[in-house]
Amino acid sequence: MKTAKGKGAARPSKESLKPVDDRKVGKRKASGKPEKSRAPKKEKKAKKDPNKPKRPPSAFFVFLEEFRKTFKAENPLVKAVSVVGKAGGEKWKSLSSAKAPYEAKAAKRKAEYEKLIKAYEKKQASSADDDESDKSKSEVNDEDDASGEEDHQEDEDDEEEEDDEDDD
DNA sequence: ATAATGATTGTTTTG
DNA sequence: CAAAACAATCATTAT
Repeated sequence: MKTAKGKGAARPSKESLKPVDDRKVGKRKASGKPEKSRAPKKEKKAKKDPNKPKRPPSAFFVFLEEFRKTFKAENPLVKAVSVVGKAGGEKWKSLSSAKAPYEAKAAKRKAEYEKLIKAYEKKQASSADDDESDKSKSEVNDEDDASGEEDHQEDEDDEEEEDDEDDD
């Protein structure tokens, strides 16, 4: 039944009700050689750089780190990561405003990441090229013009924001 | 034995 | 702007 106005595969029914709810997007490669057989496609030239800072953990991850510890503390027999993940996700949803400290920490992590990224890119700028087959070109050591990067380690332990307790 | 997977949500990243 | 990928974890599984 392909009517003349049929467009072959056009089925506009409810695009709003299921945007992209595929949790099966898990794509995480361990450090080393990811391309084995499940190579999605190296569309990006993200070459493996040992100096490349990984993405900063979101508040959820920060919370998860602690949650996993607690979860395993009460469930030492749990082995599946999916269990802790699901449990953490559920609990996370439970947290409506208690994630303030996590967000704060995540924000800090991100700040550091930006700094790391800056430094990383700087090194990349050294050899602004796609491929570096030979790195025997003496590592460029230019730490002369620091953009004001000195020790900035403060103990911000008294940064509590517990004013939002009952949001809704 | 090495590497990917599975599951969570949030942020970073790229298109 | 939006969609995709990836961030940690860790036992289990696949090649």
